[in-house]
Amino acid sequence: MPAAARPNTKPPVAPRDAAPRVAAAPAKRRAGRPATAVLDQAVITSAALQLIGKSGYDGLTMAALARSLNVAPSALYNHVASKRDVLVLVEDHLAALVDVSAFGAEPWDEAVRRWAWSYRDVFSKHTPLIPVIAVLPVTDAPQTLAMYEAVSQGLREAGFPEERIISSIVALESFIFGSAFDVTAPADIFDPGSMAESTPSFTAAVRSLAEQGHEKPADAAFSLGLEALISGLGALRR
Amino acid sequence: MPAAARPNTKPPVAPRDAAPRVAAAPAKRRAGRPATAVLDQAVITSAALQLIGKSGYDGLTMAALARSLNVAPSALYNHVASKRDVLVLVEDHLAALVDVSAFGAEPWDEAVRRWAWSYRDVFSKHTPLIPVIAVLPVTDAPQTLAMYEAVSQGLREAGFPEERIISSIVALESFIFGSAFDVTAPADIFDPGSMAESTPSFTAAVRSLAEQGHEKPADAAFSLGLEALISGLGALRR
DNA sequence: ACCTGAACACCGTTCAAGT
DNA sequence: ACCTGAACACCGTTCAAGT
Repeated sequence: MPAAARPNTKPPVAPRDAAPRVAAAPAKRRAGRPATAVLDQAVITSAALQLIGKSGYDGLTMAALARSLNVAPSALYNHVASKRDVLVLVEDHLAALVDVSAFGAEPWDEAVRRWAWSYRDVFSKHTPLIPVIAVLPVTDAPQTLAMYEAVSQGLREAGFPEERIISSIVALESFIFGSAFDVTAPADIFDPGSMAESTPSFTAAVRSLAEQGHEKPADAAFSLGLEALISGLGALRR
Repeated sequence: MPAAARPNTKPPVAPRDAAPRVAAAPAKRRAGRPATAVLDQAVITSAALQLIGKSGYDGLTMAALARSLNVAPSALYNHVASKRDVLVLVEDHLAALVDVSAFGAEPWDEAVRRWAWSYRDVFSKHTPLIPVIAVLPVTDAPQTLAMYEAVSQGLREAGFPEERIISSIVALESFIFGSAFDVTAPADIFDPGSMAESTPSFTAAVRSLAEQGHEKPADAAFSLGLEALISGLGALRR
């Protein structure tokens, strides 16, 4: 009689495969539908977020995601249609973290400022999502849509003409997305190296910024552009 | 005696493998260094550009690139260290197409306008390059650096304070990169669908833009944001 | 120096089989 | 409905061998 078939005997020392448990048990699941589902979109989203935090977007593969959830890769496809779907789930989760609380509570320009900084900071750690968000229908991302609603309402109450609200948001968002990439640039990205002599204006400008800038360059550019946008959009408000 | 081994017999109708030549001959090259090199970076760049034009960035694989050049994939690695290197070559080629001719010939704001529209238009067809450019040291991209030099010089002559030139360029460029993604968005990206009732402000704004906007939405947003940036940056000029 | 060809260690995704 | 396991059609990259 094989050991696995012994009825109700508790093994005194080792589990039934007699292999020493060096770490967390593999906890093999046999084929077939489990009694209660082990996966859903929320569980997949949080595992993806954890994986990204640990291994970055290069480490976010369907195989690694499945491993971290202790399932076969193919099991994921019962809950998402593609890897892109996973990215959409993560994106919408992050959208909920963006701070829109100042809309309706502060003057519109201050509300835009807080929203924009928060939006940039959240997505600068998730730039691989930007190409996805930029073309993502809002219907597929409810939290993202909720963010747009808050901003739209804020701009309307501030007196922005109705037909310019969406364009203003898109313009701000485009600036924010581009700036999120800029945050990840290496510090010496503008070092002209051996080409310095053939690019005197650029080289002098880089040197000047480095000499007296105490802010991070990405923050200085974001602040400058955001204030320019806010004042430019504000001037066109009525 | 097998047909393939017949010595020096010219087959009267078909080539020696007896297969009909339906298209261009495969033109097999045998192993070993060829008499004159078949590849260099310029040839690789132009093949990549042609491939992207025909099959998009999904079609740009090292295998497909090699096939279009009639070499083995591994041959590419004698001229580039990685696929990313190919993308950098393409990026720098495109940077030379961006129009900076108005700097020094037109008022600074008009020069920035032409540069920005041109820059956006070129890269809106090449958005997969944006994550690469955004973090690319300028030393690795001479044409890109030449573009920055032209813009820097234009802004200096316009009276921009030295230490704000780089930040201004970065702010404009961030807006341009984000806007390039926006060009590729589907027309109905903002259709709230079944969520329309829970997002009244946003829905009304989308409707209002659709009703009276004759411009493409991406162009309206780009124009609005660019004019806001130009006037905002101009106000801070001195 | 600069090719070919074989191999490596992966990918995302599909699908039959199982419960 | 929701798992497993095997398989498919790819990837980018490395490296010995050849000239």
